[in-house]
Amino acid sequence: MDEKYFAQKIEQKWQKRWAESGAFEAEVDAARPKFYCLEMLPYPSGRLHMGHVRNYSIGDALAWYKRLQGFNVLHPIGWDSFGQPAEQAAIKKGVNPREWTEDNINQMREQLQRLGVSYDWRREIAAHRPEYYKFDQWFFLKMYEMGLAYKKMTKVNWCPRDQTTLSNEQASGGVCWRCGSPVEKKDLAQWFLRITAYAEELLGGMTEIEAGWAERVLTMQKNWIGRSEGAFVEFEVRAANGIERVSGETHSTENSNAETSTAADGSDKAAADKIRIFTTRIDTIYGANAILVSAYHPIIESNFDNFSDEVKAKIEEIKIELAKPTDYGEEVEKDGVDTGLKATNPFSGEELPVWVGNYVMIEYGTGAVMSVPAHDERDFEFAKKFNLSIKQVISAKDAAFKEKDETSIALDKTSNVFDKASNVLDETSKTLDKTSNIFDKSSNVFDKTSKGLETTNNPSEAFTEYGILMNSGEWTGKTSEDAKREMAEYAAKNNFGKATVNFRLRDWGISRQRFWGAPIPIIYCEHCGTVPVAIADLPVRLPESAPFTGVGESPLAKVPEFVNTFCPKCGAPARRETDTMDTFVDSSWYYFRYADPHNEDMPFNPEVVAYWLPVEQYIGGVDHAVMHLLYTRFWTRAMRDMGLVNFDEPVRNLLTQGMVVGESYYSEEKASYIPPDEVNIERDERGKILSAALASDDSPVKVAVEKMSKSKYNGVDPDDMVLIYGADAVRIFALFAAPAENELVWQETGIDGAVRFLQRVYRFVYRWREAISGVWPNVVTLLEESDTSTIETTGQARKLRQKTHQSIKRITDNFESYQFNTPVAALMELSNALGDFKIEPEAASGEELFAVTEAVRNLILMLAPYAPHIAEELWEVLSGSDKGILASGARFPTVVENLAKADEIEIPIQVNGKLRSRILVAPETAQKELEALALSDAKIKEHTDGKQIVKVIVVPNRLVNVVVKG
RNA sequence: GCUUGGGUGGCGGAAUUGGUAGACGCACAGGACUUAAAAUCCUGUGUCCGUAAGGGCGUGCGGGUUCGAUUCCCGCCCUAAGCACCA
Repeated sequence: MDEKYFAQKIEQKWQKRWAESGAFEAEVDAARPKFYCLEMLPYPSGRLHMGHVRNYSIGDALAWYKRLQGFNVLHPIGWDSFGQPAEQAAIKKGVNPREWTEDNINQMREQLQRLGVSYDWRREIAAHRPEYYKFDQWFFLKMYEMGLAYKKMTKVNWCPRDQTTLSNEQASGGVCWRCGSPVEKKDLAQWFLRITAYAEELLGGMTEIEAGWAERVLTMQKNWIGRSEGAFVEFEVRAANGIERVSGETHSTENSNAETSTAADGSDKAAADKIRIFTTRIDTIYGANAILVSAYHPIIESNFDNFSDEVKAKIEEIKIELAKPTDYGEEVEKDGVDTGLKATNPFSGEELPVWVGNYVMIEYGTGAVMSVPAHDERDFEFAKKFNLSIKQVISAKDAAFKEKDETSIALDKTSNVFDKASNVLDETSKTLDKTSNIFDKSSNVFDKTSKGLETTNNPSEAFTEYGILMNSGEWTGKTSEDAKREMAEYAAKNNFGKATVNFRLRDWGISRQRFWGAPIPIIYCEHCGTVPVAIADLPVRLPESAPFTGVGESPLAKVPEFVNTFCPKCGAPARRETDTMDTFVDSSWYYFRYADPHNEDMPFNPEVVAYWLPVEQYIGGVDHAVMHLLYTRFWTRAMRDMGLVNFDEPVRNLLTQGMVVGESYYSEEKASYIPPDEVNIERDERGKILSAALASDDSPVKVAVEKMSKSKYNGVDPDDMVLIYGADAVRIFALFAAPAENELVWQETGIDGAVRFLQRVYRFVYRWREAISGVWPNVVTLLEESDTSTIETTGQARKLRQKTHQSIKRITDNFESYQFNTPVAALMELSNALGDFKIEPEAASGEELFAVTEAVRNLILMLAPYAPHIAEELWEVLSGSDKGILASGARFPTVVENLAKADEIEIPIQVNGKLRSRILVAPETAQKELEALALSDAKIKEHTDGKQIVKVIVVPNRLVNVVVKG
């Protein structure tokens, strides 16, 4: 043991030893409880960034903790190695994507190993390797068989000049990111996975995991799935005078979500004689003044030739405007055109004009809506703009509340009364709260209702609440709720509509016209049509290389050896599908593969997965809250339906870590970010920034805290940090500086604190090493095998033991509730307590040496999840064993409750809720005694003198509050 | 606009879920050691008044409930993230 702490030396030593001994390798062991600790797999960009370090530090702390608790811990890592950057590198630099990717993986693996994360490296996987993507294809074929994978026409962003599809990001601003040509929408056949078939289940399954997932993630998923209950209604269409109507096939009235979306997006030649709309407010249908359809609605396409030139031009204009992406927050002005077509309201028999509306989305519902301006804000705006009629059909719920003002005030008072009541009655408070909420809500409704009542022929705004139907034929007088139900039933009975549930969720388009992905295993034969590749023929391998121009269709289409094949059915020459799969496919099931990573016949052995899965703890960024985490929940259900797994929810607990951010400096004058060493910062004596200016010309600079990035000069390279401070210090800082969910501000001075802490621990152990190692075997035996709470200790030895056991309690509690920052504080406190132990090792009495040894041993064990290298090293120094903490079978310490208890506790005494004095008493001092002590306290007497003591509140072991009057 | 978080010292953050607000760390100030610096150690550090003892104020703002509120209730303000004309 060196006198000084050299992080590099210790860390390399233990990384080597762990690897040699297979310390973190786990196998199925039915006799032990298992724990699956999973971190999101990284994209192999080549360099680790701080976000990774944070992610893996959290995961590793948990893995270590659980291992020390005796769990059989699965802690794997792999590479999300398919995707755009490799292909970009190929296009730009002409490198081979495979080599580029493998190089990056090698670099990053080394960086991870330098961090000393406790992975079972035998289980490493990489999505781009045939032995992995073979099973992407395997799953695709299974889903194809089950009807979960299908191909359909869809609109994509298309650059007419480069002849290529563009992602939404690449079509930003409505122009191609490469050549600047205006982007077109093009129909292209794409492969989809039918995630919508599980929409209801994905929503319902949330109750199973809500305890373990952050609420915001579940809410985001809920919104994304976007379930809404309503009805569809069909309107018969006929041509206006002088326009010939073109009829298509009759639209099926059988409703399924997939069906509606198919009809809406134009893949079927949909009916031209009926328009199907979706509404959540069928009760307002008598107020419809028009039918609005999307510019892409099939009825527009099939009748287009018969429209007047003016209408045609307007529709084209709307399409162009729609193609332009809009910024968040930007409100697009309502626009539209009357097509001249007419539709009949099946309820009222009224004839309504059919308009194209720019705010009707082809992607949602049926691509057509009924416009009810009196009761929908958007329709209201539209009607105002084009001077369309506005007819009110819903009125206030209860005419008795017409005199709104008094009523709602009265109700507000009532709700306040209820609030008071709820506070008084703890038990019933919940029920009462609800009641008061209802009152609050109703008072709101009444407020709005008043506006509804004023409404006549020319309302000033839309009334969107529920109410009582008016001007609605036989339905007049019914409540909205009743009318919704009954009108949907009526529509169903008469075959022009039905109650239905609509989802915002779309099927998952997985086709990518790219090279660096898993080829979709499909063959097109002139005679047999679309033919799946036989499972025995998997994998469909990517060719070594392809012409990477970044222009035109998929590079795979330009590789004849890949494209040309033979039909598996009839043997005739055929062509392969040249689309590859979305990389989210790889990440939807990778952590199942970790359980059985080398299986050649199956994605995994279901029995092995039944042992390791589900994942106990998943850790990653919130940015995956919807896409990845929704896809993988879908994938699990699909696997369940394949008979591979027997559960629905793959992840029990999800921790979404915050971003790592750094201070950045922006000069408005230069309109650019400035590197830190070119900025002068003036701080006040406390360190608060007073001003920041450019070093060169003294012009002002804006200081901000933003996500780390190279262009902002506010990033740090974790590898450099590890080199300078050591992996243990970097990891401690990453965990200590902020709660895992929060943003983490990276501050170089902060990491100094972590280093200082480790050095203090190291120095202490160095000073005491001889004394402790002399008694180590005896003390450890004692601690492990007998009840040490009976050992009498006094003075500072007793105090230290108390601190030790309080720390164990706190740290264990914190780990169990997934708090990773507060245990570090507790470890520091324990280390400070050791520092306060003012005695030389040689002079220590038996009980003092015992107390110190106990404290140091437990400190090392509890430090291991944060700083495993130094923990191992110190353990070795003191125990004399070179096997390390884990190999020697060490366990996380357990608290001895009566040692954690203080001999004396401080009880605050308040007068009227203000702290006035404190007394020291034995724990569990009786209530009466506490009261007497408090009242006789000199300081308290000062404050109560000449006043009437109304009552004394005594909370044993907590506080005393004396209430006085006058 | 909707949804969900969050607002505590100069900063990151603690606070057993109604019971001593500011643990721990950073930064800063003073001191010790040193020829000097670094490192280390000690002391102080919410704010205002006061030499001090002590006292006033203080967890975004305004109310409320309570002996007692950072914590519960009502109403605002600010802020972050996600979604966004979803019919």
